[in-house]
Amino acid sequence: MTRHLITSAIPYINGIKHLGNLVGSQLPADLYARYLRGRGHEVLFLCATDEHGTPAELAAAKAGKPVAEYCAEMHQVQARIAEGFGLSFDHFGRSSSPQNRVLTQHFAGVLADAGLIEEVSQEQIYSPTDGRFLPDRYVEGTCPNCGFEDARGDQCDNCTKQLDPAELINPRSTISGATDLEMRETKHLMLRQSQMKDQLNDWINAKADWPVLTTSIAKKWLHDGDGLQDRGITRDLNWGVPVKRGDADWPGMEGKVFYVWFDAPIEYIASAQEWVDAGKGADWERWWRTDKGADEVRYTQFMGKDNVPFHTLSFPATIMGSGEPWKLVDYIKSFNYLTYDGGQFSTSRGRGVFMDQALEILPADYWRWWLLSHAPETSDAEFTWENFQASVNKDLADVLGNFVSRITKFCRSKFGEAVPEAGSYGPEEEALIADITARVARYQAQMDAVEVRKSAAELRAIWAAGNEYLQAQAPWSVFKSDPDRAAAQVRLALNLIPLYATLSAPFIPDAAARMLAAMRVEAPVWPDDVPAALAALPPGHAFDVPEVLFAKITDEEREGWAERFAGKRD
RNA sequence: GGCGUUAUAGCUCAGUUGGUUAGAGCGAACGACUCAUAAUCGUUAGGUCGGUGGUUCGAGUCCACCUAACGCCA
Repeated sequence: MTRHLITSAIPYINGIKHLGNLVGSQLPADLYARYLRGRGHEVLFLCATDEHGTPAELAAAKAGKPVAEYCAEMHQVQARIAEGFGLSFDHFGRSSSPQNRVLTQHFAGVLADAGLIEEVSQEQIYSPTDGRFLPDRYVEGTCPNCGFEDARGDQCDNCTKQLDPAELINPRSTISGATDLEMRETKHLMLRQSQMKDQLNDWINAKADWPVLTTSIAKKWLHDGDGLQDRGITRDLNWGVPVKRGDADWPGMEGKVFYVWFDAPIEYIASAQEWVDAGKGADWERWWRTDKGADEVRYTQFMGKDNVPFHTLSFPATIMGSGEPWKLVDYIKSFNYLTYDGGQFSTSRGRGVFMDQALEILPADYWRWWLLSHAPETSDAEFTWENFQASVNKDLADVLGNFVSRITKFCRSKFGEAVPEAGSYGPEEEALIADITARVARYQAQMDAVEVRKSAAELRAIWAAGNEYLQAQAPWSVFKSDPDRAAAQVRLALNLIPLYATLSAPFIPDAAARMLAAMRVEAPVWPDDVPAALAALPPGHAFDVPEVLFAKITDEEREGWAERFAGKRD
């Protein structure tokens, strides 16, 4: 038994995430966590909300609330939706937690002691009216490239050109509208990632088993141009972790906070502390300190491809550079993007399905199954309503749901609602048991390798094997001439249901629970021994015929949803 | 402009270190069955692997160039 630490990239606080965000990190992380728990491993599965930075301040301002209050509310919203999707976090923390504040300041201190933080002076826009320096997005003005009057400090929305705030013509503060802006010299901290380039390079090169998406992005950042660049880790904001050197003040850094990318991944560690402080765990160091037992932990991270540079380079630079015995990630599973009907999901245009809306129209299992069985592992994947309807109806309703339905109802009509006792197994039954045994081994191999789509395909094949068996043996025909033989066939088929439920639980936990409840199985065990698992329901074991597990999606529903979520035209 | 990823049957995707007749699911056609959510099971028909040119006894699988989509950077 290995101990497994699993983290999902932490979703940003400003608003509800769409299905693409979900399938890119939280959902596959949950799949893996549930699988490992199911197999009896000790798992710590952590996530959190990423709360600092300019977008949070802007979103709070738009909502007319103090940013701390806004974040607290949105954290609750995201936590509730995550629960709705069955995301089984051991703790869902907050990057604005006091634990993360202390830890972030600690890392900055030890990195500075190690000579890995550099103070640099730069000119930045200052607003005397607002009494503060203005980060990119707090400055708007006329685009020097196209003349668009409402260009943002970091990018022009009209011509999409990336901008420096100092380039804007007639710049103004988005806080107060003040135009008396001036350039002032200010100091910022840079993390000297370039000093660690060789160390990071060796580390990445040793990860031959990582997804090519992960390593190719890392190598690009390592080797492109002049190689890995130093990065600023401070910003002129109020909302964030105040810049300190450990618990000491940092001269010249008054009023500044750490840039969000620096404190966000540290929250992975802080979340474990929060987990303990919330009374849910006893010892976080055995998960994170290699001198306290974490050297026996296998740590797997899940994230979308946009987060790969931070997790392959910046955060490892923080960990390695500290010189302290923190646990480094062992495996990084990264995902491409999910597109919606040929385009991008768009929050502003209401295009695509967002997590709260998804749960309004269908149970979580439908989404979990489709998203995971179509996870964008090797390239971007596309969501279409036609594909969604076809996949869900076929896989969940016809193959799995109908299997449970047909065998429980047949048994009820011929033998009553209890596992029949008569008859014994023959070569056909042995063949099925052998087939299932082989398939379960393949399923486990794919899950162990975090091959999400392939795992789903193998699971589906296991479901189909039950239908193949029934079709070939036809107990409804056999029953007419040899009821005892039919009884044995039904007994085996009924025993497939708890096996299916246990294997399927990582993908479709709610349906799996209903299957187990119907079969009156209290404590499911992972089928490490398939023949034994297929004898778990003894003759005479009473069960209930369950309600329809998965209702089919109708054409009318599909069309209505397609229209509802198409988004507004520009 | 640079870099990266992708480009395989109508659709969604597999194809380990190059090696006999390129695989799966869906969809389609045909057949079987009738226990079941008009569900299931089987059979068959569909690709020469984006294009061109190389390396090799042999390439979807390596190299070069080109094209297209997406992304990152500039």
